[in-house]
Amino acid sequence: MAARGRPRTFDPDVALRQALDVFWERGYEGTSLNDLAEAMGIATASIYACFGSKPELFGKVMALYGATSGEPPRRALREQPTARAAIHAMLRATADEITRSDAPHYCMLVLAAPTGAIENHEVREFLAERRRDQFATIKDRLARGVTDGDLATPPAGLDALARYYTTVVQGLSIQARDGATRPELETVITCAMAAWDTLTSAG
Amino acid sequence: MAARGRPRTFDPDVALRQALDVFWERGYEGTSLNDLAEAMGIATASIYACFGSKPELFGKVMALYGATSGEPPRRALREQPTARAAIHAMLRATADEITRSDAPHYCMLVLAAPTGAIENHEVREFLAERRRDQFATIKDRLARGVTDGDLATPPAGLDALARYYTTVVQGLSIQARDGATRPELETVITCAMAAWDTLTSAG
DNA sequence: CCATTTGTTTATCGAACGACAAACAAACTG
DNA sequence: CAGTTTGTTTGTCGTTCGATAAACAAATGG
Repeated sequence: MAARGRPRTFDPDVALRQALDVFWERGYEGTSLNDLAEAMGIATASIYACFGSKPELFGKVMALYGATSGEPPRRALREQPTARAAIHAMLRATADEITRSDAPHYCMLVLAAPTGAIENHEVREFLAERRRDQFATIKDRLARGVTDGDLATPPAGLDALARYYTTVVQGLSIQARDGATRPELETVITCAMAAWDTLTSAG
Repeated sequence: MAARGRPRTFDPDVALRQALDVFWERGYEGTSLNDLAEAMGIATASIYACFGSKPELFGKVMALYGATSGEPPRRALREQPTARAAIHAMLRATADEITRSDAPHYCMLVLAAPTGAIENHEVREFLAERRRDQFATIKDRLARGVTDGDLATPPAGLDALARYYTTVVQGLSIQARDGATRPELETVITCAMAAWDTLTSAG
């Protein structure tokens, strides 16, 4: 039951991964179709045939990114038994991901396109929406802690606590981008977690 | 003692300010010389004559940015009587600046060029170096607190504390960029300051 | 084998990019 | 005034941008 016409000479999964690496290193606007074609080992026309336009390709790349690099922090939130352990493990998993020696030292979701030309507004908003999802996921995990009984409703509000740890997690990307090492990020995480007890006990 | 040749028809200070507004909104790579010429009301050749190449112009723009938008947070660090008050006031001054209704909702130093094409590597490193200066300034202020006697040497280390608050201040830009309001940033700051007492008392 | 279907290569499109040279304009000095 | 100096405008340089059309290649079904 092979396909009808001429079969592909490249593996779309492999090519997408190669496109991811380029977008990750250079950001959305900093990556040209020539850059992509070279890294993927195919012509730009084949990119259009298989993945669509540049923003469409980027959307598929981000889906792959979320499913791979995004998974460890998400799993930490999901699998840790308490809200506190979940937040702590999420921060550490993020620090691990953004200091890997085989990838750029930052989160692509945060730094691939925070600003840029007017014509790429949609791409920026696409990423912004995913970052707001990130905040919502953290907030949901805190709410689960309240339900589970391991977290008293914080005086500052769940929203405040969630936004605070979202801010830290996103700030870590700037730090790593600028050369902070994994141990240095660990000290930041330790400081950020020092606020936990104060924030989650009645004031 | 007027200048010798034909006098300028535009005010370089005004033009630089207009260039700043464009770079701020669209980032370094997202801004073309056509965009700049239009906003500055002069031809691209006049830009080259008065300000040099695109990266040179951007350097002058960032100097202006540092002297204007960068000043309130720096002044907060300088003028507040204690290290704690200084950090708190710096965070608030930053939040004020990045939620002004007459400017983009983020710090240009953080988001104008975190990633991009290989040929603009120097511009990115220029900004990264200034962000490392930001960290150093915060650390120096904490050290002054120790000297002044209002801050005991923190168990986690001055470096850790300084990097932590730098991470928060930089993370705030992502939050504001994605739509967080001034009151929402205030809740983040409150959470971040909640760590202070724990971090600065003997553990 | 032939017609069809699909993928790849090659060439190219119009527009925009950063950068500048040459021509023109307006002030000065003597 | 003439001559010099400096600023601005106009035009254009070679390159690259994202995006396709047309030509060529390799598999299928009948």
